Amino acid sequence: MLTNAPRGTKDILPDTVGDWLYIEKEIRDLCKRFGYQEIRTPVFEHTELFQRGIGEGTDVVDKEMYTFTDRGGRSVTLRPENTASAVRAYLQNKLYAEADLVKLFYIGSMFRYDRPQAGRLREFHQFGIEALGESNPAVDAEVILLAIKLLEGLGLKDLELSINSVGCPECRSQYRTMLQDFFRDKLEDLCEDCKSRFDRSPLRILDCKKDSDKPYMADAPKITDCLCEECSSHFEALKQHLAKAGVGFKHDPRLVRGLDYYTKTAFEIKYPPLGAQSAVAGGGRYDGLIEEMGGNHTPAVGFATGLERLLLALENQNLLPDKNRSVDAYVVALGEKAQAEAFKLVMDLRDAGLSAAIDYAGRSMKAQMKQANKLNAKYAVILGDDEIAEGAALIRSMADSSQEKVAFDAVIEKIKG
RNA sequence: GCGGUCGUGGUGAAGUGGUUAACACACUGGAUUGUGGCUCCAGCAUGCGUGGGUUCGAUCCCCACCGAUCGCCCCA
Repeated sequence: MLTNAPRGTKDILPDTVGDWLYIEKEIRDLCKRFGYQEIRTPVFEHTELFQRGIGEGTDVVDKEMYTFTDRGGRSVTLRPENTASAVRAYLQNKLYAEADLVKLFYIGSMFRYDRPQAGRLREFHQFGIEALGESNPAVDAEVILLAIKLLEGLGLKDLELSINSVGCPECRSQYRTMLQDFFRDKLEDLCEDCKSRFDRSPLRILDCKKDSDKPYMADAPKITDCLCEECSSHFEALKQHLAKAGVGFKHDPRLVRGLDYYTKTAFEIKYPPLGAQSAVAGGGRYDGLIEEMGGNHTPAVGFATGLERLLLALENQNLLPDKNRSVDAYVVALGEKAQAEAFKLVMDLRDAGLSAAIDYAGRSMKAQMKQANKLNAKYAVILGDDEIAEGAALIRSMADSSQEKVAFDAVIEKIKG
């Protein structure tokens, strides 16, 4: 249908653009304070970037990407997330040469072919940050804190921060086998989804909603019991930093991220009232990604937040700014001569930095006054033949209905004051 | 990708197998001379997501498609 945007896309209309500008401004202010710099990467990349970066076998890569062949025969993909692109840009532009720790943020459209529902669109917007080049768990804490500060700074309450460690490749693969050993003889008892998870992503069996209350689940090995010395102390240090910063969090040993690149720290911030799509922000450490993409071994952490979900949450708690539009002056013209004069006055007002509106439909005075009222005009400037003859205009204060006659060249001053 | 619910004007919505599709808000115009916000009056869907089918006749029944929504999945 010609008059319908593609499924899963949405127009951001004039009456909500203000909300977007508002949160984008909060984001930029916050990032500035934390020392994160904005980066803008292409909306599409070589398909391989995401296959390698996010990982084949993940849902995002296997069934959610917008991939197509361009006219030059290249396979390209609309970015489903921004971390892989940021890392690519970091390597390509040798940003690592500028500092040991490079801190970036981005705001932009991402694309995932998924079944749309509230809080889940095919084109959606994310804000995210990436801190590249440092393994200190304090950076993990900084990243998490920035996420929390953003959400709390916007006034959100009732957020739930969950953290976990998914280990490094060594301890995770050990854990994987332990889990598979544990579930192997219970496989028949698990739901269909979990049977397919067994090979693909056994960690996910743990947070399956259907199987999670099975009696033996409590006995399943926990990743945090299997972490190697380094991963384990990293996780402990993170928890200490968070505690010291006074942030409430919950250790959820079942928290797993769906993108392959995560190592050690994984976290998620939920706003439960959002229902099925309640994860407002999520992220973690990805110490292996940069190497995987051909760079030197470079530890990194980041997170992303879904702006549509954020907006939903803010709306839910009534935290969006009021949109009280108003104009400084509405110029009411009566008759043709007056209209020419009024048009010029409107332009002069605008040149003077004021907002001014006028009727172009030749409507009655009453109708024009109604418009002035509807537009929330501070003043109505009335111009008729009488006024023009006197070289003056009537200026009516819409709030208190007081009215005075002012000479043409004093109109702008009067409205400014 | 799977399952459930839903789809009436700009918005919120009522409604019925059969002549004029309630109501409210919004919008537009008017209520004697050039003045808004209150009140009153009038106008505003040949159309009930789209396309088929059943029927003498369908907005109301059936099917498909599209879309929204909820849950699953996934994730932000």
